[in-house]
Amino acid sequence: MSEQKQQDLEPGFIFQRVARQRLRLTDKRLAPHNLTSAQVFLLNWLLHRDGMTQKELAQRLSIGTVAVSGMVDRLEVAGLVRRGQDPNDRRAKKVWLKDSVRTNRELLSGLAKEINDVSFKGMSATEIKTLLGLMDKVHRNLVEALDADDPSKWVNEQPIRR
Amino acid sequence: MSEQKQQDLEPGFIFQRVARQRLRLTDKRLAPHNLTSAQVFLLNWLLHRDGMTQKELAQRLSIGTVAVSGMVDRLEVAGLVRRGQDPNDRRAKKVWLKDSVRTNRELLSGLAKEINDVSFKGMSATEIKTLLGLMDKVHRNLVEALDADDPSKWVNEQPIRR
DNA sequence: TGTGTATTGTTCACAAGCGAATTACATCGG
DNA sequence: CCGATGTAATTCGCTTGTGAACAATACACA
Repeated sequence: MSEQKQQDLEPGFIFQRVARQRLRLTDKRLAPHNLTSAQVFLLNWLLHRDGMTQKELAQRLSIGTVAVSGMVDRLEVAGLVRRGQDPNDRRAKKVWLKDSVRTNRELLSGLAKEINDVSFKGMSATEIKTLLGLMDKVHRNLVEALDADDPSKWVNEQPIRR
Repeated sequence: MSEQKQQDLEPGFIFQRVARQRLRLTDKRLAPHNLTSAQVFLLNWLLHRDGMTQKELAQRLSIGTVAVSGMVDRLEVAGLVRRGQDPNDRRAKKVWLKDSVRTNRELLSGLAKEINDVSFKGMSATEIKTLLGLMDKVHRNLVEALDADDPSKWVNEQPIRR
């Protein structure tokens, strides 16, 4: 029933579309576990290296510390994680996994693999490698553009909305 | 200062990263205009075809009708858009651009182009075409997987969180 | 015609992002 | 040691997205 032309008005919009679709599929798989995609991303990083500070987590997840703060709040309430003081820096807080998560390690990392398998279905290993390489290039381009923020260059028109 | 290894724990996470980075850059460019990325996506579609129903907009934007509802609310308050009845279907509402948007057509469509130029910097036309083609394949894979939702297949473990 | 089903838009409650402002602490220079 | 400056986390208020539940309308068919 979903045979629609969807002629691309804006080619770059495909990046948003794919990211959103992946989130939808992941969240659907996670619904029975009462978890969200973002939470699993965070937990997977902790499974890789436990006891990171929230700042470190934010860097790994490419989000701000504000978002991490709220997520750790909810994960703590859910009993999946606990906060601990950083002995070297009393401002910082380290985040530690609780056992309930570690015993389900395979479930969590397996889900990431499953979503990737679905995403890359019908693509050769070479194609996947090419895709990931090009995506990384795009990512580096965008990071560079954001770092070199030169407002005087791109505000060359009058604001459209007062 | 941003020389970090960021070794990829999960290759597919690059999709989220790129999408978010694009949003950040777009929002930064839009801040002086008091607009957001999502609003410009919607307005660009209306510039392409004015007077779509909210359902049609939702399909074009690959989001739910709920999200469109809220966005049109805010755009209406901002005076950028107006709602009108669909003469053929009294349930549906059509969304029409106001003149303030049409007179800034180039600004809006130009921004999309600028973000793409930044994203694809240093890449050949062939590479860009390859990337977009592979992204489209991934997108179709994910849409197919979501359409064919078979919960009995993927709930093969006990819920991790009660 | 009437009844059951499907669709459009809305509201609600929620998660997840963001920027700006704040608090508490660290660090660096004199 | 002190004061200025920088940084980690939090709170606030906002936008955007989701699913569930609902009202109004459309439609299909006995």
